[in-house]
Amino acid sequence: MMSYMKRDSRLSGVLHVLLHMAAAETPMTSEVLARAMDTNPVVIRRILAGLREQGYVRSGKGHGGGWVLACDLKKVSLRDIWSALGSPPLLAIGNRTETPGCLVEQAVNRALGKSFADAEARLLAQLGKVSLATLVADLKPSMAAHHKETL
Amino acid sequence: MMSYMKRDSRLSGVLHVLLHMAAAETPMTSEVLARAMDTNPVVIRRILAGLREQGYVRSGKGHGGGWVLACDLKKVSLRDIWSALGSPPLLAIGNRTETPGCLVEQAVNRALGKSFADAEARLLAQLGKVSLATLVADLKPSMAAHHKETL
DNA sequence: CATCATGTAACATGATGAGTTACATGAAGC
DNA sequence: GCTTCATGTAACTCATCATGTTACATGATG
Repeated sequence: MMSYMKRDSRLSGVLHVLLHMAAAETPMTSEVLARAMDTNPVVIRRILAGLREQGYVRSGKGHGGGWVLACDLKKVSLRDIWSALGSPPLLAIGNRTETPGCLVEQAVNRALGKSFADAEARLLAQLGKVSLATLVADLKPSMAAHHKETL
Repeated sequence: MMSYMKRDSRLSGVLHVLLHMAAAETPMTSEVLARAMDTNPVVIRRILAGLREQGYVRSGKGHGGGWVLACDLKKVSLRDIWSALGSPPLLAIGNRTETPGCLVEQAVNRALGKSFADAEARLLAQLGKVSLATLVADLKPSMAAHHKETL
């Protein structure tokens, strides 16, 4: 029948960018990052601007400028990044109205609300358990394997 | 900073409509239902058309026509309804690409994917446990209380 | 001082959900 | 049979919103 609201992939995208930065030794320009993410440099800057405000990354202008990580990967969780993105909604579905006058709707909200809150809390807990360092560690083996393949 | 993707409230809306139908003894027209949901009759028909195909409701034309429930409330779960709506995505966030060539992105996907799948499964399980009958039962007390208040 | 890179505002674009109109189909009542 | 009522559905408009793009300012490096 219908529709299918598109999923927000900013978290995924930002992580991608951050891992690339973690792997690089010199600052990466928005242009390079944009190519990796198949998007526009301005988009990259927009997203990273938020992270910079919270100290996760730093940016430099001019020659040799670009973006570098500015945090301890072991201490930053995926939840922190999600939070830095402005805590965008995790669930795609929700209640029609938050404070309905209709008793029927109130009953619906009670029933759904509980499940929603539960799922959200659980997902957050999971994200809180994974650090950027974990991701990097998870990445290395596959990089090595790939190297081997392409020898 | 930004954005906030709107949440899909179709499930919530449909349940609202279904409960109204459960409370009514005669068929309800799309017009009446639309007023209750503060929307347009055509929108109601569009949504309910999907449910009809799967036997959850029936519709009748002409005088005395309208919409009636056609299922055993005890046997239909919120998950069933979600399913009948075409199983719209439950999560608002997702991976940027499903089958990335980039190794970095693959690592990100692995990490996020697990958490996402987990949260989704859990939410579905919860929805599977709640039947429409449960909702109706949950509704009655508050209806009674409201009656009392307004005597 | 030329070049490079970010910072940011402003605008363009495209996708999508919801609302609306219009008309066809068919059932009930008279 | 004819009128009325209700759904069925296509087609269109409309508003919203994320993303892409352009343009220019700021500032660092060589």
